[in-house]
Amino acid sequence: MDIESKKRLELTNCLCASMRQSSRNISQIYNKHLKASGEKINANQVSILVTISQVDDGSINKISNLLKMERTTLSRNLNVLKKAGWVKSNTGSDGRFTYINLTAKGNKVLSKVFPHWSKAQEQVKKILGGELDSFRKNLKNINTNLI
Amino acid sequence: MDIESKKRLELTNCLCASMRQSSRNISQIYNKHLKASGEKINANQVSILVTISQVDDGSINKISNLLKMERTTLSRNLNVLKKAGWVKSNTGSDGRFTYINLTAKGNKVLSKVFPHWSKAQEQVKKILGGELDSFRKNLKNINTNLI
DNA sequence: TCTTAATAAGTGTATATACACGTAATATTA
DNA sequence: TAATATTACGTGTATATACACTTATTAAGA
Repeated sequence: MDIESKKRLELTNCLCASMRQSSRNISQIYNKHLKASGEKINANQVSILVTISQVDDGSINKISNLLKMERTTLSRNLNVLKKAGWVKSNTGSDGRFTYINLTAKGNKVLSKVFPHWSKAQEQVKKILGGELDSFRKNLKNINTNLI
Repeated sequence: MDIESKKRLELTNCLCASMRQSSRNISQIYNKHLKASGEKINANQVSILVTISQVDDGSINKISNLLKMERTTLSRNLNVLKKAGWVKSNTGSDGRFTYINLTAKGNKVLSKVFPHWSKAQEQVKKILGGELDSFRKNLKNINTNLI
């Protein structure tokens, strides 16, 4: 009746579950450090701001491709960033496009939170130790070859 | 005015962002395979059901510790699983505790989706190739030593 | 025993995620 | 040029996540 112990053992080693767990844990670390900045900002938002800062007049599609983030997910994340005043959007000459850019305030907040982000990054690097490069390569591999 | 390119370069290599990206990508892979099972279930739910199946009368605190998932997050995830009929909860003799168990239906769905979960797992294993073990070790390291 | 801890879990609020579907604008083609 | 297809983006809906706060129950101490 119950799921066999063999299957259960396999399921226990689910890579997706481990991945999600690590993602939650690491996110919490970064967010705790970012909180110390005094700004109401999180790691996900920082990564979106950074990507936007690298592109001039990027469309939502373009930014979402760079972030490998579902377009509609990014779209809703952008609403939060716009409300915070860190991002502005303009309609292009082609009325279908929405061009996304950082505001001066968005640039400022990035500079302000950088040292706190950096502490989080160092903390995670420390835990990975000598495995850092290989771990990075594996993540890149997944993010490139999956789907 | 703009955030300096040196900082920007560092921010571009954010381990949290890479982690979240991988987590999203891998989750989508698993969820696509699980969808083929015909059951309305996702990878996160599978991992919760598996954990519950390993413990008898586990409290919410206990299950959340095993999953390293925030208690309130698990609590809300459990509502979905209860609604689906895969999980039942009982109040213990100590009125503060809620004991969580799988239903027969929950066991059945685990067995049913197992082969589809397995395909997803194989797909990710294939991408990691010889790096699988080291990657697993790194995730475990993060999930053990973080926080 | 009555008051006060401590413990377990729920709720409010906000953000993140993604699939299915809809809409508006531009491009293509008959 | 009018009909159709394509493209870019938004919306509806559902789940996931976590912090701050609250509530209910039991345990401990005066």
